[in-house]
Amino acid sequence: MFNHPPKTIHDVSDKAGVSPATVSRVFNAPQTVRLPLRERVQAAALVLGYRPNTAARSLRTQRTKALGVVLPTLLNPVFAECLQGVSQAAMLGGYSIVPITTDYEVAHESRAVDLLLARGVDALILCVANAARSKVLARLRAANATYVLVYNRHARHPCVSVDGGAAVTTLVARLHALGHRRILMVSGALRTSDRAQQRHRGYLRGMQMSGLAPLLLEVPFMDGATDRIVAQLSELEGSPVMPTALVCSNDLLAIRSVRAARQLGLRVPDDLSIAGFDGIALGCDLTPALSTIVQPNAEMGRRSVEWLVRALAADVPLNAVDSLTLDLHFRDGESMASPRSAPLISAQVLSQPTPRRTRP
Amino acid sequence: MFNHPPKTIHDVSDKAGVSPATVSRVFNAPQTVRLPLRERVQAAALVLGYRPNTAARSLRTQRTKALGVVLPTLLNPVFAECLQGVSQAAMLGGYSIVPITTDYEVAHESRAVDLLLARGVDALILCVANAARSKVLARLRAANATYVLVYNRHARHPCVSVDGGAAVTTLVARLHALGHRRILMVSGALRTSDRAQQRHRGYLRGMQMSGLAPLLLEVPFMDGATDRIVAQLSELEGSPVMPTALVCSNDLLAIRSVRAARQLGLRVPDDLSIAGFDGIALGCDLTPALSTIVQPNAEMGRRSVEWLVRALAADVPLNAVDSLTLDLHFRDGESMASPRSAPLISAQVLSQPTPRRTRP
DNA sequence: CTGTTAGCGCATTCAC
DNA sequence: GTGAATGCGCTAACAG
Repeated sequence: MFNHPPKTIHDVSDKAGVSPATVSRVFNAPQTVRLPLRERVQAAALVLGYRPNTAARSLRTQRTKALGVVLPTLLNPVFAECLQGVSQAAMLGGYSIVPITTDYEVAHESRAVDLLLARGVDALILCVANAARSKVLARLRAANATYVLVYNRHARHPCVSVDGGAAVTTLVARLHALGHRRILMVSGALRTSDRAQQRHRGYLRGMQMSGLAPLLLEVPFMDGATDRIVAQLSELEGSPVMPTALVCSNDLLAIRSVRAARQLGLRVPDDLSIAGFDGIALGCDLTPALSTIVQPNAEMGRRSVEWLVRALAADVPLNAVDSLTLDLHFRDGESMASPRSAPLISAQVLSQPTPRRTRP
Repeated sequence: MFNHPPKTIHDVSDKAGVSPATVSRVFNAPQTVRLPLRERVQAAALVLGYRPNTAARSLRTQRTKALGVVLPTLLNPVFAECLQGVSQAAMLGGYSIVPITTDYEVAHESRAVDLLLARGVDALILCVANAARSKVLARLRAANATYVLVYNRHARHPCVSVDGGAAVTTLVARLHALGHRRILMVSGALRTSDRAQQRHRGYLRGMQMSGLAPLLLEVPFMDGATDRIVAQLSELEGSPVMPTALVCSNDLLAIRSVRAARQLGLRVPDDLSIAGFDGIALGCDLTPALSTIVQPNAEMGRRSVEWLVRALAADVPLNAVDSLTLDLHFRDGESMASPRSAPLISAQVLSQPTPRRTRP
């Protein structure tokens, strides 16, 4: 119980009366050592409390059995859930993980990758602000590092992602079918994230397909978004473009939008429907429960790891054409419904009656 | 831009026309190398894109510059926030982190510690189920590993924590002052977490000091807690022990309690006050905004790292008597208020009128 | 199947 | 202030 000085492979080989090489084999390729010997070695190792030294092993094999993970933040449950998936799969695959967050700052992405590469991780999993114009990806590619993108989508990079644009298009259609005609999109800064852009494009497509006029509200995400939404909505209120439904680019914004609506005395979903994107677990516990597009966050993390581990084992590079697109699904909560005075017959764009307003 | 074969210290020394030792000095003790030489070396290193090999360095120095982090889960924002603090401070201190989650399973704690120790981390930060009866702590102590506990409190271990018990006692007093007399505590399984136990003890103390009768509702946390709360409350409803206030052991439970109340047609806080514990950021965005006891989650992480880094640098062990107790504060939200028919004069225990019940 | 040998890349004595 | 030599602990060739 007091193994102050860490034991080496030599201590074990001495105690077991074998060569260091044999001890190494017992740990790395047990079946190449005959049973009696193997057991003697294992016993000796156990008694001494021997643990192979990772640094020495890494130096020798040029592999660290570690994966670097670059994510924007853990404060957004989306990425926390993803990391959980990564963590779990990594453990199963015999890898440990070294996560770094970037706080959505492109400059931090470079530093993160530098650090991780310096750390000698065997591969990287990363979510960058914009896959198309990311310079770190170019660098990784040049250094022919093994990596996979999560959430980001790009034809020339290996990705594990979802088709958020298509899902939002479908969502708009669903809202349209419910009777909504004035549907506003609430998004974080579009330039900050290519996912936000994709979702916005999906929204535009959906609105166009339904013959509706799009309207975008861009707010500072992860900050005082609620106030901005309140301000904007109260400005629109009473006007002919006051929306009956909000499509939010992510669940955190949806939650804040619900709060904003309440502050304006609007009932959700009676006066205003609100839909989210992400499917964070907490959404189910809210009142109203969030209606949202659910991403398989943990699974994306898991699949990324599995892909990397497989490639690492086979010693082949990841190929962008093998990129995965996972399924999204809509979770029907309580924050979305037909507008209070839903038209039973197809209505003209922007011709809906303004919803009654109730102030506390 | 194409550094396929990683450069070694030799490549740099050759190119700079110096010895490998000098290159090493430039990276580890720059001031011991004269300026002209130093710059030549730095230039050579830059051109070659040289990065010191971590494994080799670790093997030589017996330090990995990595910290292991053991937390129950990242799905609870409390720990995600904490890890964010750890991550940030670690980076500033030149350390990387290797997190492992245990899903609140004691058996996983051992495995996590084993893995981390095998990985050769320089120190550990961990939150265990129960510090008093944890066997991994005994093991760490025996192996004289460097470690610090977060959230857990124990006189014989170095801890960075808060006095949750005292805070809950104060909270109960506050509720009492608001006029509440029937205050129920909602907790996850007490045996699962020593923090839950401390908070419960704080609740009991508070109730006793106010001369009130305690009542505990233990539900399966991280699971279908809402249903259990609904069932229990609906059973109590109309009875003379139906609470006017809920003290929840954590914010996630508080959120679910709000949902449960709503499902029963109870208004929060009018019919039922609900208080949380943790102060997760999301609490502010909810409606009603959560009234809760705020823990400095990120700061706890940060301080843990700073302590470890300092000790590691000085090569002295952490001392339990230097344990930190950080301040907690109450955040007044919208989920807590005086009971609908608050007694203006001090009332007898359990003599409150049953709150009217409104079903939708 | 098992032992012997060599070196992964670096930091650190010790000479100079 | 700088260079030459040594070994951290391990695994991978190669012998036997």
